[in-house]
Amino acid sequence: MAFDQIPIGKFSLITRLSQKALRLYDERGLLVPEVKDLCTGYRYYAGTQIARGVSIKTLCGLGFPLGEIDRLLVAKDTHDTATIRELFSKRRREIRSEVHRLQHIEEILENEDTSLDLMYMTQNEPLIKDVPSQRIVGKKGTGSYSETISRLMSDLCGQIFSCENQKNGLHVTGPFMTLYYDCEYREKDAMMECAAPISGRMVLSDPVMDVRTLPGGKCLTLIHKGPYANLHEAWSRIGAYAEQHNFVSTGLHREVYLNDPNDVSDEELLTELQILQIPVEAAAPGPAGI
Amino acid sequence: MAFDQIPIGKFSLITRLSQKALRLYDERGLLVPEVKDLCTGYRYYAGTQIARGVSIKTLCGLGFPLGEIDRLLVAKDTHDTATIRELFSKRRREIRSEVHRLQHIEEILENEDTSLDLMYMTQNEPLIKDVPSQRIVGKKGTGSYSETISRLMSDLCGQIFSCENQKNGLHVTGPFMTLYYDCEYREKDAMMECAAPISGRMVLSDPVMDVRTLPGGKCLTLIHKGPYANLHEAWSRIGAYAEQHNFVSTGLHREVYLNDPNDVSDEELLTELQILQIPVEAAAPGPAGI
DNA sequence: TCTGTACCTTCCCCCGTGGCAGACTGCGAC
DNA sequence: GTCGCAGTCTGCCACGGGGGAAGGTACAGA
Repeated sequence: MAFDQIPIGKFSLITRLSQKALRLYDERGLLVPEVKDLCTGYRYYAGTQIARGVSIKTLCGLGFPLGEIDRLLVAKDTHDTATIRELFSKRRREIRSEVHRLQHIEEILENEDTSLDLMYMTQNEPLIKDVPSQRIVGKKGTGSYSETISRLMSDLCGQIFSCENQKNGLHVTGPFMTLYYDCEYREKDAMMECAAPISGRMVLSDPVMDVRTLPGGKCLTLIHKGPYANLHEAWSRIGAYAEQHNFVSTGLHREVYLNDPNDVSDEELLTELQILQIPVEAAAPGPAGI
Repeated sequence: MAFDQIPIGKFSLITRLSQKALRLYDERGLLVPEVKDLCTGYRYYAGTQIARGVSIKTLCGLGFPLGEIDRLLVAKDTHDTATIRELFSKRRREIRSEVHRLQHIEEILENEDTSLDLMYMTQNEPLIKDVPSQRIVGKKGTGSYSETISRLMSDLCGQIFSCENQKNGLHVTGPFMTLYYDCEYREKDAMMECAAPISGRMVLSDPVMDVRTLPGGKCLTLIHKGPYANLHEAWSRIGAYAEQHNFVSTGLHREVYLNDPNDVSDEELLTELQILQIPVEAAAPGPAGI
């Protein structure tokens, strides 16, 4: 009795909701003042609206978005406990995943802020992304890794940068890469292909080389920073990640050399590792990365 | 060599930064493409910018805001490890406090989603806020709590709603409240005052009653939902909180009755508890509440 | 030359808060 | 009655870190 027609300032103090928020809730229909003076525009709340205001404040504090608060209050009024339970457990799941995410970050920071590695050694999280198909020129070969790659790359460059091809306006449109065709590691006799994405017409004098369109697709990727000699560490990291996340691989692996050993020091080399996923929709849910 | 002039789409795929983000970073000066075609507006990045892009992506993933990422990259280039350390530990502190906040929320949700109390029993966090000064009419009395309050409230209402005062346009402008003057709990002979904020001129026929302006100030507040009989639980909660947070109390306590026992059931009663803080600036830092 | 596509800018949206400006209203006090 | 202040109104911009759409231009492969 008696105590009604509460103006916004008093109502704000009682419910601890800011005036700004109250005006927003009015606009959104979440908490509409009982009376709105048409002449002055003043909002007047009823004493019975305090409880709703306090509930909104509480649920806000728990991190529910406005839309869900509305649903929760409706569910409360209709005693629809199923919806309430559902939204609560949804919120709990969100919070748990957020906590995990933050704790993961903290772990990284914890390890790194003593050695400051992070700033100098790019520590990248494996991530699933789409790789586009691209037109490439490639040359296959067999042998031990480093020797074969050196040989193939050299042949490839010779062909691409030949006078004839340069005259024809051939362009390299992306970083060089190596494609691996073996599922497991082989000390020797591994089969690989060095390739470069190109645009323009290419003249080939090497019968082992060919120009074709490399199909794209979803793949698990990781960027490694540092000498090529350390790439095996990155491969084992991405492999472990793939296993943990039930990533279904096609067995096709690629190394994409993002910068050039002639330009930067070994420590600054960037290499992207890619493991192609079997192109089936129902395979693995994509992890969000950090 | 050769692989430069990377358009935004390719650069986006390499660095895993969205095109949207890259355009934003260009605008903010965080990562400006080496070449921007003045005619077409096309952005072309250099191969050497990939490392910076990847660093930005990594730091973004760690939750640094763009401004700090800029500072971090500058610090990295100038080998200013002090700044890097500082920003890293700052970020760690932020993460820890955020994790605590979320875990606190999770605790609440965990307790409540089994009983669903939360939706029906307003569970409010103690909070420091400013209470404005207000003009009140009050009547003091001594005795045991509930009896004295009933008596004083009845007298107060009688006086306020007397014919004469109603004719004069006296209005109650806020909820009724009880002010406590004892520092500790007293079974009997406690001294208290029931009061109501009013506007307008008031005629008093009761010599013990008086109209005055009640000073405001910072105070620790908690909203209790439920029967008045359970108020002691809320008082002990707010008391424990005050102790934990080194809250310096003046010894003045108030109960503000936000709704009316005649309007709602006992279970729906809302009462705000207030403990006034000693008006010294350097007392306690205000807790943020949830 | 034609046809996708990649790329450009501009605008509005999210969510809740804060600030500012300019105009009006309510109320206590004289 | 009337002065002055505090309260309230509307409206606009800004924050962060983008997402999405619209409508238009440029580039690549055939």
